[in-house]
Amino acid sequence: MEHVVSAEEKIRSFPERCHKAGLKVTQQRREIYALLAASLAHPCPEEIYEQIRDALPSLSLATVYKIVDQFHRHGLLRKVPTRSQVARYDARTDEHHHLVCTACDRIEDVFLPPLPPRMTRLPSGTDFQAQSYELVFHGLCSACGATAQT
Amino acid sequence: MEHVVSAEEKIRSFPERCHKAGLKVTQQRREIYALLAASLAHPCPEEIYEQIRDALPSLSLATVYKIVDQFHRHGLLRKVPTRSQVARYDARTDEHHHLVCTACDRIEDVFLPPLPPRMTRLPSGTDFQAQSYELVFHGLCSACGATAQT
DNA sequence: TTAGATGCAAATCTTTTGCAGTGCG
DNA sequence: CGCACTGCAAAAGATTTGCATCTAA
Repeated sequence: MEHVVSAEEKIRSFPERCHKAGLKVTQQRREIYALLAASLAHPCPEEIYEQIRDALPSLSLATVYKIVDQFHRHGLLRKVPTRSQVARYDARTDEHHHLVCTACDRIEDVFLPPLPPRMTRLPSGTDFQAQSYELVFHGLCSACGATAQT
Repeated sequence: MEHVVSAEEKIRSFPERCHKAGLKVTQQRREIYALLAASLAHPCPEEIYEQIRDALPSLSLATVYKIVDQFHRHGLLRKVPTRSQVARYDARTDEHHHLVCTACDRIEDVFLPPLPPRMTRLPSGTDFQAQSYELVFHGLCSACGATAQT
């Protein structure tokens, strides 16, 4: 797990991390990574596509899918587990957790003290090699919670 | 959160819980619920459909989608957060967590001691009303772990 | 009796694939 | 220069919708 790193630092070290992963550094990849590193919104491929079209009109949605999938497989992005059909990506790869709004599908990061090992050590007899874990909270974000009041 | 309840008991009390939720008890619903209550596999709608066709050949896949969605909205089923596009359902609604295999998408239940409140109380300043939480572990199930060895 | 449930087919949404042309290293 | 990458269009996969018909309560 990486240490906390600023968005700027992640963008700066991006080419180097691509090289290590055996990936070429293209403008599409730079734009997509920079967008995700600067975002708190955990965008889906469609949203990434929409937001980069201005800067890169030739971009295709299929390319966005291919790139985020590669980034995810090489550990540059996390894919957030959700109950919805659409994929959501996060450039933060340090240990943190997610709040998922059941009303609007907004996703927020949440940072909690490290879980004690007794919480994340699987019971003996569990035949599963865990590589990572995260807490997923479901509930209402501030906007949807406020709406529900009325 | 419900107490631990056997599959048989859940199936027995199913009609009563449907009534409370304002849902009619149909054969389709009984079959789908019974399958899920007896399963450890967290099946997707397509799998539910395939496994019930024998007993109920007239069943349609669209009906499976409608029923599991209703069950989920009325709290009879949990929908497991995953990174994949397909929906996965679980009739266990008591507090437990999930192991998701990154190789074959198998999902297993895991029961851990209750998380200490300091782990699940969101940091002050977090403007989000959490209604539930669960731990999601990603890694390799026993079958895929064994394959990876070779 | 009747509101709600089902089944079917078509529509929609999300993601993947194949391939010809392009560009990074 | 070569192999990986991109864009496009078409295909595939997952889910939803509209509507006529049926059925539990």
